[in-house]
Amino acid sequence: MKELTKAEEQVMQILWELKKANVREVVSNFPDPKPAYTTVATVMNALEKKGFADKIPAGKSHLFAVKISKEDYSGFKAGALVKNYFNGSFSRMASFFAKDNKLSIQELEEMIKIAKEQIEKEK
Amino acid sequence: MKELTKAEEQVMQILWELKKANVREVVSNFPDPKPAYTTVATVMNALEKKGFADKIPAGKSHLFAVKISKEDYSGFKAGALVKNYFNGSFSRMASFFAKDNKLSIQELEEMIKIAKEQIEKEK
DNA sequence: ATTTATATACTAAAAATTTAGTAGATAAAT
DNA sequence: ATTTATCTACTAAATTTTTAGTATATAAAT
Repeated sequence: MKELTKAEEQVMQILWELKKANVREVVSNFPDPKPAYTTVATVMNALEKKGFADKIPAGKSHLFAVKISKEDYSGFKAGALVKNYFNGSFSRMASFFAKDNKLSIQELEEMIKIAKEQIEKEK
Repeated sequence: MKELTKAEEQVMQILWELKKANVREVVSNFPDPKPAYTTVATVMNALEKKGFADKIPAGKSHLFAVKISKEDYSGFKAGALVKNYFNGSFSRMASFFAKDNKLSIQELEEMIKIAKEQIEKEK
């Protein structure tokens, strides 16, 4: 899987929301100041080339449909982060977050539940 | 805190290891093919300008000393990842990792321990 | 003292990324 | 049918990032 540049990532965040969209729709979902239509079009064509979206002719324009899900890319990014910044250990990251009250009690309890369920499943 | 570019990040990973180093030492810690000395020097000067390292005259050269710790930058990066890819919820990321056996039993148990300790601490 | 090695500052070319314009095609409106 | 609006393909300028060369200074070695 390729990396997204910053501009591509911004567009993908919108496309992940919309699932399918043409250039105009993506532009209108940008916060102000919105980039030029052609700017977004260029980025979206790059996304197709990189395999992040399919470009489907639809009427007089094209629809771009998400091809690599946000979940897949999230996993890719999170994996790289853990590898490069937490010695490849997720629990090391967890402990980092736990410190300094970065996590609420609710989140911590949720984490315990998730971990327990997973251990059960793997038995 | 500023973002590191890819080249800057590579150098910082080495500098975080060495804590203090001159250009030559950083170059020699690069995997082959090693970049040119002057390339690394340029990046390291940029790191000083961005506040990631202090540049200290030492003998006939300079020592660059880590100024922003790997831990601080890790937190910055991890925070951004959670915000942009896991709806700002760490437990959502945890659950993501837990799925598909991305975590070992050992890591899961470690996570439970960390969470329990933290809950205790916050009481 | 002259040569050799090492380091830096400065500069700049090369590559990647970002942004958007122009020309031309197609459809919609009058 | 002509004007108007919309969309795309192609191109390219602007910016950022990456890479490294050249000139110069300083120290070490002979």
